[in-house]
Amino acid sequence: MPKQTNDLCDCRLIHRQAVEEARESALAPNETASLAQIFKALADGTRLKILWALEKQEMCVCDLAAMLGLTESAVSHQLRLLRNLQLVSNRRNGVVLYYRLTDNHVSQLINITLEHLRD
Amino acid sequence: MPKQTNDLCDCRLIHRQAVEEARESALAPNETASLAQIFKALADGTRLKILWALEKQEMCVCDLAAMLGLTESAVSHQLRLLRNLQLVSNRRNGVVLYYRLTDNHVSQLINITLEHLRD
DNA sequence: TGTATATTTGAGCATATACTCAGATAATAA
DNA sequence: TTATTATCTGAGTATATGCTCAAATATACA
Repeated sequence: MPKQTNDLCDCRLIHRQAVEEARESALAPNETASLAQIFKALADGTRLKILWALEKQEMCVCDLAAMLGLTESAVSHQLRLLRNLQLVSNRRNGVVLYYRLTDNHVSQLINITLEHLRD
Repeated sequence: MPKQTNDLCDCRLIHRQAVEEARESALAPNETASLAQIFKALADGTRLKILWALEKQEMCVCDLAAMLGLTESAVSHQLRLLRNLQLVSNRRNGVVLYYRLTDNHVSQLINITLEHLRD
């Protein structure tokens, strides 16, 4: 988390108007934080692999662990993070929890980024 | 970066077919890494504020620093990161460098995520 | 040339985070 | 109930990263 100094700064100011306009249309602090949280969730190889797999079909924790070659504990930690941000949801069938993507926003984000990489 | 164990794992395997399908359609390792890099770039409040401001108008380093209340050094470090991923570009006018978004992918990513947050 | 300004860069530090390990829950079956 | 299986959780550790500070570039102008 970046440190915030006070509102008035002692920096050089070349284009005062541009700065004021940027400040007026700036994101609200809580919006910035929420956005960063979502992107942080996508900013990890393991979680990306999980999300990409769940886009195709629902899967349980131990299958994801087998697919990734990681412990179920590691996968469970990551799923909790994704669940807290409502990026994935689950349904229980006996002792088994099946995870799926909550909506298609994640797919959109990944696909747009793949597009960006192919320029 | 997650540690990779060998391909065959000793995990329980409830749905062998699901695991095999997921492995077949998995992202290539370099794709996963590149995707994570881009999302990592968006996973920080300071960089999000910079990108959001540049979506509206091009700005120079010291204006961005003034807007954010950060040192020009801090902003420059972040701009280098964004530049390396081709998320921002710049043009020089004398000693002043004006930064802008390279394309509209970033705007799309932010807007889709804002949509997700408003559910 | 020499000076000034805008930006960049490298090193160092403090915080965040992805994993492992050990143990705790939750649902099922004997 | 007790045992078993699937999943979750908390703590600890090693690595990654965002900032500051000091110093280096790069362009413009006298």
